[in-house]
Amino acid sequence: MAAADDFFDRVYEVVARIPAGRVTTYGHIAAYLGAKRSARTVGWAMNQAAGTGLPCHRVVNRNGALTGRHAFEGPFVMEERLRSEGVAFNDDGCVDLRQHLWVPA
DNA sequence: AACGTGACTGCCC
DNA sequence: CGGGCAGCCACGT
Repeated sequence: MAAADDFFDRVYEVVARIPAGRVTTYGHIAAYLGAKRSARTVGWAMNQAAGTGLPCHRVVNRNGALTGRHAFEGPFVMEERLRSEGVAFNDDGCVDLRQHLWVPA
């Protein structure tokens, strides 16, 4: 558990560092943590982080799709929140990664 | 301890 | 171009 908690803690730290108006992907977070195959686990961390005040709405899948929107108060809250921060969406309802993708350094 | 599930990703058909 | 399968990691039952 300790190892997992550490992983979760790192995920939270990275997500908390995402600047407003920017987004990152599960894969990038996982890769930054040294476990690029754990993108799924990152999503699990977000699920546990939902409601903790973490800007998890800035985390999208590698296609920029808001796959985790259903974890919010509503299926559209995530998108509205991102729009409020100045994030642009394409016709597919996905975040324009080319313009807003942020990678942990 | 084992099985099932999930906010992912990549490869194959 | 779209859908399906497999691999990975952690959690809940």
